[in-house]
Amino acid sequence: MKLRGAALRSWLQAPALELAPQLLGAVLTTHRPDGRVTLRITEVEAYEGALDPGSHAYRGPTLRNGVMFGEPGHLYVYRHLGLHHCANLVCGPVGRASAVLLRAGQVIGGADIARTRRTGAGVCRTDPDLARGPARLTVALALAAADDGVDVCGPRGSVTLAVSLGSAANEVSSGPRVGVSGAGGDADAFPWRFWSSGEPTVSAYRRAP
DNA sequence: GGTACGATTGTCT
DNA sequence: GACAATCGTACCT
Repeated sequence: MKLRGAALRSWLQAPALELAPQLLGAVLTTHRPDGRVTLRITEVEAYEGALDPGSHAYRGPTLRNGVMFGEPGHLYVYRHLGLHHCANLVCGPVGRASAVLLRAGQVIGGADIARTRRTGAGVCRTDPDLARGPARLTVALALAAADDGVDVCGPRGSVTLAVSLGSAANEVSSGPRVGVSGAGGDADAFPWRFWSSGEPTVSAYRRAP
């Protein structure tokens, strides 16, 4: 059973923690002037809004995180350290600010285009590395600040998501989230990172400083 | 109006 | 394994 459009948005009303493992294997496509890139999601993290000390939404709505408090099915894209971008899929009911961070994926379409987008950046240009890590994923898909709030459930949007229920991932592993510090510094208390077991595209674990 | 800091990555030792 | 890059946001005065 494949979910897209309105059916997908309805499905995304569930909390992030529940949806995160089911999003493994989902297919995300971006349409850009330089071409179309498609990837299969292999690693995610759940963030539970106001209930979650590690979430950007923990302290309530602000100018930056406003999208997370809105309708599910939109992307929350933010800039990190002035250098990189990270992308989240907003889920849960409106106002809950529940979201799933897209940490890694396997490029299954337009790999040559994704590779081109990485020219000049780093030494890792083998295919599994194209979208290994949240910032690399946004580079491969050409997601940037302008995509903050974009709707992935639209019929003809520039970014589209398709979830195949049941055929997601063969085996799902879970563990503490990467780099989450602050009040939620105890990462082990929130083992809300999920990845497809055995995937070479999953990012390396780094504990928060 | 000023300052501290971050859901990361690439490079250097 | 350690650290610099780099800028918008959040929080304080």
